Amino acid sequence: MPAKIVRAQIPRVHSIVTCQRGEQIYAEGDATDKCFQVSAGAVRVSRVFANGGRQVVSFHLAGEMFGFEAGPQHRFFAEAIAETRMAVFERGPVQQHLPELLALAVDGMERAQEHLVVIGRQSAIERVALFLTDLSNRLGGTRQLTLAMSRQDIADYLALTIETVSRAITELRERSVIALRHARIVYIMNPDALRSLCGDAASPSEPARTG
Amino acid sequence: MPAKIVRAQIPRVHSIVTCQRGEQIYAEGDATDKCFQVSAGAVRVSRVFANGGRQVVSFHLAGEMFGFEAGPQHRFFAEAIAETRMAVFERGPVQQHLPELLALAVDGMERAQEHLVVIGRQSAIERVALFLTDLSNRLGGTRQLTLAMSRQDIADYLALTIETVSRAITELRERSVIALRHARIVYIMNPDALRSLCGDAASPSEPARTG
DNA sequence: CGGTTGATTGATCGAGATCAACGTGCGTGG
DNA sequence: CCACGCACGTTGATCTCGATCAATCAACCG
Repeated sequence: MPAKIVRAQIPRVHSIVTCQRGEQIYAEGDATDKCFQVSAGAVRVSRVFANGGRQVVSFHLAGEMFGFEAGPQHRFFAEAIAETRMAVFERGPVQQHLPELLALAVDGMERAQEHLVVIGRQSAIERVALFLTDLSNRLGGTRQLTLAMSRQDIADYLALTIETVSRAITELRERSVIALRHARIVYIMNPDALRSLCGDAASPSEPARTG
Repeated sequence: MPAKIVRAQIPRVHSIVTCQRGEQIYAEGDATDKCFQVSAGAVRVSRVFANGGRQVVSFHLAGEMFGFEAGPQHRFFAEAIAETRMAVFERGPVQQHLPELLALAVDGMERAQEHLVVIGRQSAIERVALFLTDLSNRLGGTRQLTLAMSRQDIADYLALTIETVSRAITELRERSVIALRHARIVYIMNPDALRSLCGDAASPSEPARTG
């Protein structure tokens, strides 16, 4: 699971926008003329299928950038999953900052590759354990996680169903690895146990950040 | 499934090397001081697990580059899956070519994301159909494919077992979508049928290349 | 309060994994 | 040139994890 997150410092912010929970930021096919940096809230990047299924490719939390793509059109949907404030960068000026963009793209590649390995080879409980571990790392190593996303979002990210995610969380709770104050507020009681449940693919903890 | 492949033109080749089938090019943990461009043969990039399992992240065919990563150490293994000739680039001089590197990284990100969606949401036969379609596109749209990789490699790439891959291929053969001259030589009899079996996620055909 | 949305729990089903033979080339040495 | 051996691939039988179908429960809000 990815742990490092690029937080590039790119000047010349075009504007700051606020999105409501559920609001679309861009759609598949939209022009890739901007990219974004979350300042508060959380964003979901996903593909939606004809049959209503969805694969979430990434979540983006405060400080993280998204929306940068190679082609002229977006290949995914981006939506706010909570009330979200973002800085918007015009693509043109941003092109001047090649080193930052490169770091961003490489980071995106690595995160997608790690995600791929998890989806391809880990069991349901390993995916959920890894998800919580990753989220904890991204939130600065905190043991109390406030999940911005619903169970459905988590399921779509981990390529599971909502029921399977729920059962995995229940099992973690029964094993006293985590505790729930609320369905969306997770307390990691035993970080070592959680990490050992991640199977291989476990990123040791890595609080390092770029940017 | 990814279709576009960056074939960057980066001068200053350090050297040309030849690897035998099965030979390791780099290992997880090795320094990321070089990157490579295949001139003939094929390369497999994968992660190996403690339990012997493997997830193939990508295959690289003639013209394609690989081995570029952000951190100081490789996160995957790269091996030749056939006798392979490659150009080797030193990382230092390559850093001068930011636009090419950016294209490379973005392409890698997009390929990994598409792969992720396939692994996460497609059925076994859809994955295999997509794999063959993608390979055909990468080989220039030819209908006769010579597979450089074994069934095990394909299975590890698609996050399936060798048996499931074999059954999917048999089904495609029974439906007269493909024909096999040899286990490694596939003839696509009905490209439209093959594409329609790819489910969503089907890249229309896209013979476009960068570089 | 009841209504609504999101999460959990339970019962059953099924695609693909696993376990186990069986084929088929293909290279090597007699 | 053929027999043997081995690696790779296919096919079959069974099992299992997670999907699906179906209630039930918990928060939140009018």
